[in-house]
Amino acid sequence: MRVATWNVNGLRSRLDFVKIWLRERRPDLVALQELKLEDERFPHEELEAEGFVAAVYGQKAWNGVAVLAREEPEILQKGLPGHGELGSRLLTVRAGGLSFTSVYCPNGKSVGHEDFPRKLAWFESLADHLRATGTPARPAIVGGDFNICPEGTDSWNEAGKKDKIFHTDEERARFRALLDLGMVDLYRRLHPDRQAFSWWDYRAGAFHKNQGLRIDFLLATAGVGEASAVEIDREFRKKQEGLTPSDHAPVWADVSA
DNA sequence: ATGTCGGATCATATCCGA
Repeated sequence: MRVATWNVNGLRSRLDFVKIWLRERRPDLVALQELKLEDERFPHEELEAEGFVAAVYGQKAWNGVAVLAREEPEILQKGLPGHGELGSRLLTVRAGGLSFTSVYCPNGKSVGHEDFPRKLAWFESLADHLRATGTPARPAIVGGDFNICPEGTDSWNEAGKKDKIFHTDEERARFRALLDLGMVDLYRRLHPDRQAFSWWDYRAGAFHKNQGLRIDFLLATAGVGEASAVEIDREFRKKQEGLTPSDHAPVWADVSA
C-alpha cells in the first residue's frame, strides 16, 4: 500500500496538477493539506473519477485538510481538540487498515511573534491527543506539513537559520516528543544520511538553488512496520504540463499493511 | 530584490499568509 502526504497550496488551483501526480504515482492513501476551500467546494466528483473517496475538513481561504482513500474512510477526528481558533488542521480517518491522520501544523511566523508560543502549544496538544487516543499502540500514520526542520540536515542553511523559525530547539523538542510517543519518520529511517527537502519558497529561485527545507513527514507507529520505499517526489515540485506546482513536493512511502 | 504564489475583497489593485 502506498501512502502519501502533500501540502497542495490551494486545491482548486492545484487540482489538475494533483490529478497528474495521482495517475503517475498511484497512491492508495493520501493526506492533503492547505486545501484553502470550504467542505462544499471540495472536488469530490473529479477525485472519484480518479478512483478516490475523500474525507474533508475544510475552511474558507486558509488551512484545510483531507484524506483520499480507495474506499470510504471512516472519520475518527476532525480538528485538534481545544485549538479550533487556529483553523482546520487535523483530520483522522480509519482507512486501509490504519488510523491515518492528515495534519497541517501551525507555521508560527517567527520567533517572538505571538503565533510562535501557539505553535509550540499546538504540538504539545497533538502529542497529548495522539497519546490519549491510543494511537502509538495501533497501526497508525500521521502525515503532514509539520513546519519544523527536525535536524540540521533537514535545512539548506542550518548555520544561517540557527534559532530562527523552523530551526529552534523549542520546536525540535516538540517534534521529538511526537517520535518519543513511539513513532518513526519513515523517510529518515530509510535514508538516515540523505539531505533532501520537501519545501522550497516560490521566491528568489529557491527551488533552482535547492534552498529548501524538509518539513513534510510520514510518521508511523511500530504497527505499520518497515517501509520498502520512501521518497520525496521532487519531480512534482517542478511544473507539469505547464501547470504551476505547489511549493511543497509530495512525500510517499510503500508500506506492507 | 520584501524577488511568488493562492485566495479574499467595499475587487479590476491591494491585502494577507505562507
